[in-house]
Amino acid sequence: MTPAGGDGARTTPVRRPTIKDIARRAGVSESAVSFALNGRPGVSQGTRDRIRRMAEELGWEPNSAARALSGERSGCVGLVLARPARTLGVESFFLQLVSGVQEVLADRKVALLFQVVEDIETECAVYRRWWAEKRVDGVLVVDPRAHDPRPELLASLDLPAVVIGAPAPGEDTPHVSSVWADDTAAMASVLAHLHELGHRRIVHVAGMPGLAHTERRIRSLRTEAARLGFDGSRSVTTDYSDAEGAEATRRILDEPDPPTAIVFDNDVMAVAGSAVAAERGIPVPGRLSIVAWDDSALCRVIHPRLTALVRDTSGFGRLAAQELLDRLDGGPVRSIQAELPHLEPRESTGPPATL
Amino acid sequence: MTPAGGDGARTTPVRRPTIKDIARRAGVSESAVSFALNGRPGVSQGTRDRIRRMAEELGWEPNSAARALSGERSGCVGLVLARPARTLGVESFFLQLVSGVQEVLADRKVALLFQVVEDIETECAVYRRWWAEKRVDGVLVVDPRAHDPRPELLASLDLPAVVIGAPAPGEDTPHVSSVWADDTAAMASVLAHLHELGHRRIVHVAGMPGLAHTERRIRSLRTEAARLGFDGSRSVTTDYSDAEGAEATRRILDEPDPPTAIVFDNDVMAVAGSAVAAERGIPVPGRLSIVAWDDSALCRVIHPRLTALVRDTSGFGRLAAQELLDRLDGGPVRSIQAELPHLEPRESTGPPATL
DNA sequence: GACATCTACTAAAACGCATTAGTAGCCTCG
DNA sequence: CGAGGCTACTAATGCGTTTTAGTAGATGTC
Repeated sequence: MTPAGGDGARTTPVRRPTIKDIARRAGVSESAVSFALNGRPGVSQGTRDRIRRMAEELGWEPNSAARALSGERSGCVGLVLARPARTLGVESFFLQLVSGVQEVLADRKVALLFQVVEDIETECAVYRRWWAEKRVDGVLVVDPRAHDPRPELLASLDLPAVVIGAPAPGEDTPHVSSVWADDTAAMASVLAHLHELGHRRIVHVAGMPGLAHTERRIRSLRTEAARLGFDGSRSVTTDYSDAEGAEATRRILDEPDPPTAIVFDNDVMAVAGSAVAAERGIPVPGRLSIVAWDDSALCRVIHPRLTALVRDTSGFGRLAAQELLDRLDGGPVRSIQAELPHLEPRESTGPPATL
Repeated sequence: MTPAGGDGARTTPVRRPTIKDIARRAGVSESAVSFALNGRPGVSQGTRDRIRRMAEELGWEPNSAARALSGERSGCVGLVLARPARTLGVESFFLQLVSGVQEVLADRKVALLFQVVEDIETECAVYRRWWAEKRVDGVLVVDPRAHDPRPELLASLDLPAVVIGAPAPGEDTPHVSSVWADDTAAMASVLAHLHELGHRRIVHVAGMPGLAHTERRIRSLRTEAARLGFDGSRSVTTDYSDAEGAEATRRILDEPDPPTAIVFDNDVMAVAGSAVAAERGIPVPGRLSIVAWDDSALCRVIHPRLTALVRDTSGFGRLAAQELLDRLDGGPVRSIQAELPHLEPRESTGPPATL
């Protein structure tokens, strides 16, 4: 089964079969093989089958370098994650996303080039290098920002891209597709849930300022809160880390007239926040209700279990990957809306204490 | 600064500068350029400098496909993560590891091909495909198992590999390097800590059976517990998920003579376990001490904060990446020991309740 | 001053594939 | 029966790089 029988390390290195080998064995020219294997016209069904069989038999796979050099495609797409090391790996979001992405890519034998860097400038440098080296055919962009240099850069490099989590593209970014979820509606459903329980004073512990969805959620909170008649609702921004989540929670609870509910922009901060409540002896949800934006094992594992906004993250990844492949096949730039996240009420939300 | 001025999407697509362009501009042959740019002899210092300057000026980067086709190297290494979707993204381990890996790779302009798959068979298939497509120069292997087919496969494919978290290579795997931490000593330090506090009955909630480090930890527990005079210590295996961690904890606490301390093999299960304790009203550490193997934000964020075995995961990644690069440069197969993890006592461990 | 030895280069081939431009052989049609 | 048009192929070229072989010209040697 293995190409090298037995001990392959010391014996002659295994040679990969090439199109030439197939051609020789099938008694045809190399071009015929190429045609046959790529479904191009120019070979009869009979020889096509024969060639296919030979290729199968030899375990042939196209040499990615040769194909990339000859054709236009490298068969790779890229994903770079710009996060300071400190805030890395605390969220389950990325691996889920990536796993969805891969499901789609693997089917088409497209590989994923992955890189984590410290900041967005380095991220841009990576794009430039990938472009110059002709390493990738397109990229997936995460953590879109309010004023984001990346779409423009990628457009100028002519590198197809799909922004994940971006709003519908404005007239400034007509070159990149996007896949996004309706944060406004999601925020509305969160607030409706809290309003229904009787809450009127809430605070939103948001993620990084500058990120597009942070700003959208903050805006949504404001308008929606106004509509429902909440008073004094507001957002504070953090870096998504447990540390800042806890710190924000402490400050909020120290205020003279603390809120009866807090909405956290990710699971990690929500957990950190509920730990702060526990350490102060504030009962959840008796005196404080907590909502996590984004579910994860975390939210279901701590006590009390956290009410969370659940979204199908790997589905999100699948959608984005599919759209990128479509773009690579010459499809139009699109803006795709993912399924609306739904609120899953658990034990951390309840009616506020009556004063 | 950007290769295409202004709106690059509709104008002529940007052409990447090639060696030929540099050659023309510098008035030399293409080979001279290649020599100059790769530090090979055969060009005078003067022209070498001139060529380098031109390349810089044009923003030239070697076309990865051409280089891969011509030379032997693709400039990529691979990492595949075989995890059932269910247990994905709950640990912070991987992103940390990958971030360390990249630090080293990026310096050498080596890209990382990343893939997540469902099981180890698919993982092997990925290796075969990567090999056949000549996509990667080497791979990093994670989650080594007791009877692992991968080292042999990779050796037979002549694909340099570094196993991360493996024991010192036995005589059966003389072809792959490995980077590992001393689990035995780590387990000893955990048990010493608990013993000192007065614990005599402990249970170890381990990870997946079949994983090399799971088996090693289980063995270490047994021998070390025997040495220290623990009675009835044992290990149970899980799939690393929060669900199984919680379930195992429940079963353990339901026993007639429950342990006074539990050691969990990852952070997620430890958190799940402490939630179970909380839901049953069992005080931690008053009635039950908890230790997490592997630290993360999680452990510091919940209440009480969990005593954890801290290791420098990204350092681990750096070590592994460096070793892989050394292998690619023709270095010998080595077995590298990483820094010993250290126990960080926090609030979740204390003296057991006196009966 | 003929010959070997450097140095600094150039020409050409190779890597594995896709693709374009042929080219036989056969069929059709007027 | 010869022009035109198919079908099923082959030959040749190019992609951008590395590498091997080769070649002028300068320098040294006896």
